[in-house]
Amino acid sequence: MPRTKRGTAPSIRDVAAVANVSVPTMSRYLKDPSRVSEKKRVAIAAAIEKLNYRPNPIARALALDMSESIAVMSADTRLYGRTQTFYGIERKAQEIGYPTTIYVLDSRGGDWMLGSVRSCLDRSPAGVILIDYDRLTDSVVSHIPTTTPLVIIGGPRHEDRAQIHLGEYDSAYTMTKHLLALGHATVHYVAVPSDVDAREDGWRMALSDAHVPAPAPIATTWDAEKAIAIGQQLGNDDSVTAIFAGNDEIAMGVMRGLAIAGKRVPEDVIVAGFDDHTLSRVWNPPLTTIRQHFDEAGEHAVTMLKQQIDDVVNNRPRGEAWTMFDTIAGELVERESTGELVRG
Amino acid sequence: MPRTKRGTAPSIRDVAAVANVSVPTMSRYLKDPSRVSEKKRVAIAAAIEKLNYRPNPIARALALDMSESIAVMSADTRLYGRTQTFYGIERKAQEIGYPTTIYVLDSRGGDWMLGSVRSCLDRSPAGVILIDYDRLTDSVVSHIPTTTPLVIIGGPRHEDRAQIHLGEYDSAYTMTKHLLALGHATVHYVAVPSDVDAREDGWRMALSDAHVPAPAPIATTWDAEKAIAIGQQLGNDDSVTAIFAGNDEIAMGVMRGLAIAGKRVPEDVIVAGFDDHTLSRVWNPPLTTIRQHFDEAGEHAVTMLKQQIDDVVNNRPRGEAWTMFDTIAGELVERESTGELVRG
DNA sequence: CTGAAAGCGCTTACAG
DNA sequence: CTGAAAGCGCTTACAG
Repeated sequence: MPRTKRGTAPSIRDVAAVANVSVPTMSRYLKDPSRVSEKKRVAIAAAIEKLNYRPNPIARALALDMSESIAVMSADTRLYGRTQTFYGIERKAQEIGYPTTIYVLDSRGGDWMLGSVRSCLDRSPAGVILIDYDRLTDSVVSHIPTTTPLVIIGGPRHEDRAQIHLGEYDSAYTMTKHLLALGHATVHYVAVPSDVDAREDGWRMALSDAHVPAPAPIATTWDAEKAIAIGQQLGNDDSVTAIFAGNDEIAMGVMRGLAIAGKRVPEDVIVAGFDDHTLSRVWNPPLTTIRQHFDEAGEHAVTMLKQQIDDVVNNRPRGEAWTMFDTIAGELVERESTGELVRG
Repeated sequence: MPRTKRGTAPSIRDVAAVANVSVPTMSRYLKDPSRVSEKKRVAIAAAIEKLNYRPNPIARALALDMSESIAVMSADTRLYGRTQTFYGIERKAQEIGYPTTIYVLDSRGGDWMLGSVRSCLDRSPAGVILIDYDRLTDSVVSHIPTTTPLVIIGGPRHEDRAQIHLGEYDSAYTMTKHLLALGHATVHYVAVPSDVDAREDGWRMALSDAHVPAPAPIATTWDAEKAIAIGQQLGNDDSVTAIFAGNDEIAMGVMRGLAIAGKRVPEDVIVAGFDDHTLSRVWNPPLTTIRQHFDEAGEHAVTMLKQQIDDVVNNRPRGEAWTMFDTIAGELVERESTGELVRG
């Protein structure tokens, strides 16, 4: 005799028995009630209500080879942009009934990362969202079959995939132009760690367009504390009057360093950041920055993904939702850290 | 004829065929190789290698009524403590091979929350970790069967469950004592939004023990910007010389408000926070606070949960791992925001 | 519209 | 130690 385990939850068979229909009819009803006669429809509805039946997602996933959940791949989830993006994804995903599973792609090496990707794919998620603020894409995207719904947020363009673009190049260009227009000879850039930094590129192009020589960008890490030393160093150089940091946390570190060096912001040096971190408007002085709509990007990614998922569910071929390229642009937010320059 | 779909991935049957063993033998090998004869063991290993076989977690989950994943329930994941805790969980969970699925318990009402909990339970996670920094516990814990592995982080004690305690009461007590010892007549408290706030209780007890009357605590929200107005207000009251904020972000808002009101920190007013936010050491001036080991708490929760999961897997009854109560205490970190008071 | 049958890829008693 | 059988709870052609 087989197991008699049976959890306490009613199965589709139990409901079918109560409603006096076959299991396949139950299944059809679950997928689309209109595929069942009115009479059975009410009987089934009553039985479901009576037994408080909820379909077993795991059994469904096995039969369909597709689980009703969204996988999110991202590096370190503690960084501001990722946290916000993940929040947007989460909220929207939950709204459409998909739980969100996270796979952290960390730097323990490519093999380890590939292991995460495989572990993810083995679980047949309905779709995958890749947060690529670190340019991890190339080592990951190729391992995701083109038949799996996928939306990439950020990163270099993949022509055959759906992707969301944050317009960082344009924003950085705009910011740099803005800082120059405030009357500064040049703008120094403190770079976030990334192989390909669109922010840096935008800064460079703006300087170039203004015929201003670009000072060497200063490299730092994601750790804001590291930026304090950079701020001090820049503060000791009186020729430095405008600093553009790759993100707000770095800008904050730089401002702290400037304070230690005895420089006032914005009187002696102006500082701008990028992202519009929650604390930027609370900083002393409040930080001029580029507002990035991370949560919106996350929500939009889910919407795009859902269209692809629907294609799969309805056996349609890859439609245009699979290669869309949408931009969710940032915008300049001016605050006191770039208040008018007061010269000696 | 049935479907001929069959994904490209090899199934246990394919491997069994290649290795010339039965499917059940394969299954036994997968669970514990020692249950299979040496000869078959090598044949199976070779076949697995050859076909690059990886067991289907969904099929396994259906058969076992338990999926190899950990569910995390939390309110707004963007708040600092939760992000950090989630990171610790994630990292440790991935280390032991369990992906992490998040279920956000938001404030869209109890019914909605209950829906999330049910949706979670329907997917039979191996275990659940509940981050209860908001005192959501009571409305959720009772819906999680005592047979489901569960670890609660924070929140009021549930005697029959495993739980991790952050020692906030003690930390707040210590901090308040410390601030008083710096020579202040009293300490004002700006409260985080929570029905039951151990931090507030610790502050109150410290004042009481020092025979100092407690000023009315000032309520605020999670939004640091709101705290700016509070800071201004406190700054306009010259009798206020020491402020203890319920978390660092609020402390930062308060400091900004004090600056607007023309008060210097720490010369005129000292300020302390709670959590040791990443940016606290970068703030100008750096913030005295209580360092909370959120990531460690998250990792520890996974370790505790794993023990319970092992009990379930091995058909053991609820052991002591199911009702453990461990503390991961915070510690005072002194920085410049509470530097010695200079009286005019 | 509807039911009997077969299948998704695993696991677990049951007999050897 | 090992294989044949039955089952986990769904879905999908296939015939009515």
